[in-house]
Amino acid sequence: MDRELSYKDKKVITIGTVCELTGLTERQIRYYEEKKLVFPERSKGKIRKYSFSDIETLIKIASMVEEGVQTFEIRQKMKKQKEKEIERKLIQGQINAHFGLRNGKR
Amino acid sequence: MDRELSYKDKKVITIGTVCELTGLTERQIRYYEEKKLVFPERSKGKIRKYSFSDIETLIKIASMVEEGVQTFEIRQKMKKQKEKEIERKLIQGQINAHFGLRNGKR
DNA sequence: CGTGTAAGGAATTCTGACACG
DNA sequence: CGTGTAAGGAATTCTGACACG
Repeated sequence: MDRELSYKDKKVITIGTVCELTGLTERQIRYYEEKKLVFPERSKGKIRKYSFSDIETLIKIASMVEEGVQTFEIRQKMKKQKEKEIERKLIQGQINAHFGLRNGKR
Repeated sequence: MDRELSYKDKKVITIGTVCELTGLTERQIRYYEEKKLVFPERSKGKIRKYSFSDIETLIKIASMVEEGVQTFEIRQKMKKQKEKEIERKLIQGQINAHFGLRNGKR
């Protein structure tokens, strides 16, 4: 159904690698999780696993924090962002339904 | 130049996760490396890092081994496979050059 | 509020080797 | 040949806390 894109959202990267890719410290990354800005999965041993998507999110968060935006506000913005996304998909779904399409991807 | 595809080839996955995704044991994965079938990168501490692309390769290798194909033969096949790929890209490059295109991606 | 750090433990990974077949 | 395993060490990650501001 989505061969290529699945890579982007698969949670397979450990925190050390995320640090390298984002330039952030473990402390920062864990803190942003505490503030509900990122949601890594955990593998048996409680090890955090991130996706490439998470990494992009973290980079955005970091630049906002640098600009002085508080994590609380960032969380609000991300929530709104997500709501818009949902609505967009909903509408797209209705359009597709109208034209008898299944799986409106691509 | 290639935003999406870069994920597939980025070496960021540790061996434990590769085991989960492929169903192979660490022993098998390291052995296939010894036999020059996969080429993980190493992060500072000598930890192996694999890409999603490597994972796909490993799955193919595993099924061939199960069929009784020896790693030596698999290596040969992969080498031929790679040569064909190079030739294909070469030809494509010439075609693109002929039409004045830069970067024949997509 | 956001981040650094030392602390101690648990989980992960590594290498080289012996074993079986 | 391909893979399992026990062995000991090194690197990674985790949590909870104290600190600064």
